[in-house]
Amino acid sequence: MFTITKKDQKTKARIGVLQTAHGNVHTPVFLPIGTKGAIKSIAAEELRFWGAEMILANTYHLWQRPGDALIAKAGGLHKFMNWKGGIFTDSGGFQAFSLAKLTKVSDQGVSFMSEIDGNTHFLTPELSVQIQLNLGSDIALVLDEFGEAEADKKSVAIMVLRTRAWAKRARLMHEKLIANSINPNQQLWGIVQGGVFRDLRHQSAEAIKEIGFLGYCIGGVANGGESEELMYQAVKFSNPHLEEDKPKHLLGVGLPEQIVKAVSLGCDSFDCVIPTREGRHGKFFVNLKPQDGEGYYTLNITAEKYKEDFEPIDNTCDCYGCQNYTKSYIRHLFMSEEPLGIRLATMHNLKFYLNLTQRIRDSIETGKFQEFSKKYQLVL
RNA sequence: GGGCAGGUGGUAGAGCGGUCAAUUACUCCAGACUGUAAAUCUGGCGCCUUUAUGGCUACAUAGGUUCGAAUCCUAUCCUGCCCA
Repeated sequence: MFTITKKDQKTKARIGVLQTAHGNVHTPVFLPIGTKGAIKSIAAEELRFWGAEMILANTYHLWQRPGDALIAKAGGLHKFMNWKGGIFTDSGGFQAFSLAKLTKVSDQGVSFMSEIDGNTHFLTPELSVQIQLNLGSDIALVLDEFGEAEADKKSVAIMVLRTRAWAKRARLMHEKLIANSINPNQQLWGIVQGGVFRDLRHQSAEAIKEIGFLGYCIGGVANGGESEELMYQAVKFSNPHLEEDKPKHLLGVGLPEQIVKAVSLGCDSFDCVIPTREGRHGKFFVNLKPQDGEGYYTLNITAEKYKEDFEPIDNTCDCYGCQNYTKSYIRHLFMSEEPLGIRLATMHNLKFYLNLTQRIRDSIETGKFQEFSKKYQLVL
């Protein structure tokens, strides 16, 4: 199900193939986010065309609307949205945190007070599994819980215990229902929590490993506020306690240089809203020219200095926007709120991320990853 | 020619004696965004400076009243409507 095809000699980086019922996924890989069953502003076929192999969708949102029963009726999320690649579904655990004002967590599960209709909905580890089976995703996650980056140790410890208990319950439910589901090849992955605390990460990783999953996520590292170093620490505290040959996904990460660094620490897959959300907000990621070093910079297309800049965002980029339009024109699209601007930015940034993971894979293949990772940086 | 209503910062449009460098919206400028309640949010937007319960210049123009005027008075210019 996951085959490591090459390990880097100097770091924990590796390249591998994750086999799913919807094609092979080459790792390290970046998963564009399609929370509600759509990558905002672009079609599934377009994304596939640009080379994405797996996307992430959200259990909570799809459960709320249009409902997992309807998606099951449609033949599963792949068919529903016409996405031919892999689908990774978040369990709804992130919403327990990000919608904290609207949620109440107990050992039994999470109750959500919907801001749309005011109703209260109760999500349990078992229900999350059922929903994800109805969605027919290729990789499903156990419901987990985490809190603020600054959360005190005591409360993090409680969340670690709860996440473990929920993982166990999710695992049992998944075993029970998988055979008769839309996607009998769906994998259920566990999640390591534990905040920034070495012993709690250790404890959580051991507990999740003991329950046994085909892959693991490192969670609770990208909720804003924490320092980058603490994020890497969380990975370093977790990964050594998990089987080396199983895939590891770093949830919610991140910036390009963070992904490069996390790969060197043994992470295989990533998902993040940054390329799509920031694209919608007018920020473009641009690779440095080879003569300027290894790395990238960002530009805000609405900046006045691009008003009369008739060059592409990046004339070495093979994305649709860079092939066809100038900064001046794209700035105009943003200034006049033409949806095309958002589409071009989303495509460009996703292509940037896909190209980045391609470069990471290539450099591991050719034994040059460490050199690459040491140089790779954001240039301001 | 006569009557009436108006002229406020990039725009629209509040304010109608002090708390006004002037509500608000838009435009514009800058920034943020990490398992997407996010095509969103925040800040700035007269000039200067030692960035401050600081200085200066400003609400059509010119005078005047007043301790004090975007706000009141007079004249002038301009705009719209109505009557000749």
